[in-house]
Amino acid sequence: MTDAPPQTRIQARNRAIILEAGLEVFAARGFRGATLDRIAQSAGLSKPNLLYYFPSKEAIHVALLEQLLDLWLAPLRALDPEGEPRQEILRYVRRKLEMSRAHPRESRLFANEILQGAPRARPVLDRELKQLVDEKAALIARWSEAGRIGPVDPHHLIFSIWALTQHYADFDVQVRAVLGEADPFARAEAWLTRMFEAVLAPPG
Amino acid sequence: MTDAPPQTRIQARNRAIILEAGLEVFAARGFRGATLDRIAQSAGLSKPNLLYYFPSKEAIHVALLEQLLDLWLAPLRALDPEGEPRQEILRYVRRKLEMSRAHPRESRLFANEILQGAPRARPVLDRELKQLVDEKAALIARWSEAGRIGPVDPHHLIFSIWALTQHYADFDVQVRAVLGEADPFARAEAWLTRMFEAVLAPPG
DNA sequence: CGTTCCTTTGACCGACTGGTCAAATCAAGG
DNA sequence: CCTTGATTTGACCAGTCGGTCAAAGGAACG
Repeated sequence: MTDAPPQTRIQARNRAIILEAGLEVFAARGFRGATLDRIAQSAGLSKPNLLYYFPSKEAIHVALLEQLLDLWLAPLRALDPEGEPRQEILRYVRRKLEMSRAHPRESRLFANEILQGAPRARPVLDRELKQLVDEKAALIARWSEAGRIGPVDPHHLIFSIWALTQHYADFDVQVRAVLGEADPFARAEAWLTRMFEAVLAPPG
Repeated sequence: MTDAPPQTRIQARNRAIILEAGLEVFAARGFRGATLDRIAQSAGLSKPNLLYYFPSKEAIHVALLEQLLDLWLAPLRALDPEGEPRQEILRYVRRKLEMSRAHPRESRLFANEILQGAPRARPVLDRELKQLVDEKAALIARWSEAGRIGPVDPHHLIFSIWALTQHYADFDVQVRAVLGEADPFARAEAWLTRMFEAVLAPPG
């Protein structure tokens, strides 16, 4: 986020490789469960070489978290005040679910961080995230008051979308264990669409 | 689960104390992040004393997981085939949310386990959990086919209830950061009731 | 070929962690 | 008070972890 531009081409490449490896290991084992040796192995670099590009294990984690948030909040940012309310929200749901499908490791990395009490992400939650959510919640509240969607609690509507979509990434093991099915996401999309259509239906 | 009855009164007491301490530490820091020293400290016992009552760190974790599952699945077990469908499901939602409110540490312990790929709970998921969910899903399917509730995907309805209720425990930090509010649970209950009433509304 | 700067690594270190063990303490009955 | 078995602990250990460092490659350029 704060400049420090990668100079060499090889630097940019290796940083990217390390972040990819870090994502893999942090997502699967949590911050404390991840070891530099494992990340190094996954990256195909030596441990001291990791620490040549990042000053510490924590720095890798923080870099991942920062990089993640833009991707993660993009669907919410895309909620368009000019669009048709129900279509906009349903599209947000689908985009967020697609995010869980395409980027489950990012979802689990984030879930891990929040579960541990967000020791490294708290400031971002309190500032950027809260600001963005408040803004979009206000938009949804306007839609609701105008009767263009049913009466909703905007903040909790957003929480619901997060909870439902991320569940399919974070609790993937459990979902698959219960379903015994190859890909839960196909049915998930239909179901979530059905659910939110029901809540968003305008009164009358 | 497999007998091994606590003999002495002091044994029962210390096992309970250790499990309570283990819950506290495991829930806050994950399995790998938790140390025996910390659990011992939280329990007010020495580390070798812990290992007098439990053979290993993993044994404490497994004992917690086993003890947890009964509590955790009780609300779903209570879903009554003889009851009024919508009331039954709404009561399930409320009980599950109350579980998140009253037992957030248990929720986070479980979330941690699933996030890591359920290395210790997988067998239970594949057997007991799947069986229970399939049974209750069949019940819900019957209700749906009889037109007593709207058309729903039973399995994904259950996932939705899990996702939505547990979110308030597992992502508590994030929810509070965004809301800046003291107790999210009051509004959560109203909102979840509203949501599921909408989806469950019978056709016509 | 020599210089310079970027990159890579083998060897190492102190701190921590799960777990062991022998010895000490304690409780209860005789 | 003495014995016996349950309970508790200080001291210790081997393995792992994050991180350091000096020295060794490599590449670009004159």
